[in-house]
Amino acid sequence: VDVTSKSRHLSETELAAWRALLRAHATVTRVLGAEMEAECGLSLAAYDVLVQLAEAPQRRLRMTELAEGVLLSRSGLTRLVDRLAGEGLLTRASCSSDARGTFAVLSARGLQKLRSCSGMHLRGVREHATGKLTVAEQRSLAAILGKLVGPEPESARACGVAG
Amino acid sequence: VDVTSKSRHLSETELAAWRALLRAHATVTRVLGAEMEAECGLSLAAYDVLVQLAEAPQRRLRMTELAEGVLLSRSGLTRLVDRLAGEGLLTRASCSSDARGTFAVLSARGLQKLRSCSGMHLRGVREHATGKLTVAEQRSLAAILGKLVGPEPESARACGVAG
DNA sequence: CAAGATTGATACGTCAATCTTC
DNA sequence: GAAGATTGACGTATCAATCTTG
Repeated sequence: VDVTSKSRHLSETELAAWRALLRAHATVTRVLGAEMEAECGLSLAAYDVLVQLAEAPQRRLRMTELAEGVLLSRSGLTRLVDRLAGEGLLTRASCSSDARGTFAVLSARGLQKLRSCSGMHLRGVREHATGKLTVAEQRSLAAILGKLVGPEPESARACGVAG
Repeated sequence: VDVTSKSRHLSETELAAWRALLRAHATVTRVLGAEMEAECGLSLAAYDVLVQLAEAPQRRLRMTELAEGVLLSRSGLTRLVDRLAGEGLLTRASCSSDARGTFAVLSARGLQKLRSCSGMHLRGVREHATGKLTVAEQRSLAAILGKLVGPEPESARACGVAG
């Protein structure tokens, strides 16, 4: 039987941590996602797109940057942006200094939507996640999970836009 | 401006914890899933099904129990089990004491497959997740995330089976 | 009628291939 | 030829509806 710690199996501790990550994510994400969908008509990913755009200078972001921000593949984001544009929550705009580039731009309607949903989102995140933790635990959690993903990439250039 | 801490926005700490959860899960799950798929021909969910069956008494589990264990909806599991049965990695069996019930039963081939993949999985989890953390951090992580999901449900009855 | 399981319709995300611009 | 973005084909997860048994 196993006498070494680097053996053929995950240790109890490793297993617990790994499973906890999968389970916590699935659980929280599912209830919160369902609530947002029901009460806002917005998926978590869609809400995230709106938030990131609202936080960005000019309320616009290049597709690739946005994709990284919302943890989606490029094609995945293309499709999500299609849907959101269809609902009038954002617009596409081309980049004057690099004709290959495309911006997603938050629309007035998108900003309204975001405002009308942020309360719900705030409440949901607190109710299902951060509210169950002390501030110290929140810090630990962020720090530990941060070690799994490497450093955050710095946001970059903005590309000349008229305004 | 915000003078209260329970205000209209998530605090920096809350936001960091929440985003870290989303980002860490997406990142780790994606690389590990891709590796497993490429080197084993098994998705993370499929691997999980095999593991849970292998750990279960009689190497069999009711569909509903299994669904909970692998964090899938019932219909999602039905479909995954269809695929795995198609590859001969498991079998379905009916429950003698409750004709509504169905078991998923790990096959010999499934057990072999599991054995040939567990090394890869072990390495992957360590390389992308637990190996980046100290044992103390692993414990903290499991404890903190555990607070988000409530207590684990106890596994239940086994239903009389011939053998 | 409730629980266990499955199926149909559908939505979403990904890879690989493609198109355009650098 | 590489980067930015999109499209086609495909796999897979989900909800609601259904079927069967308790």
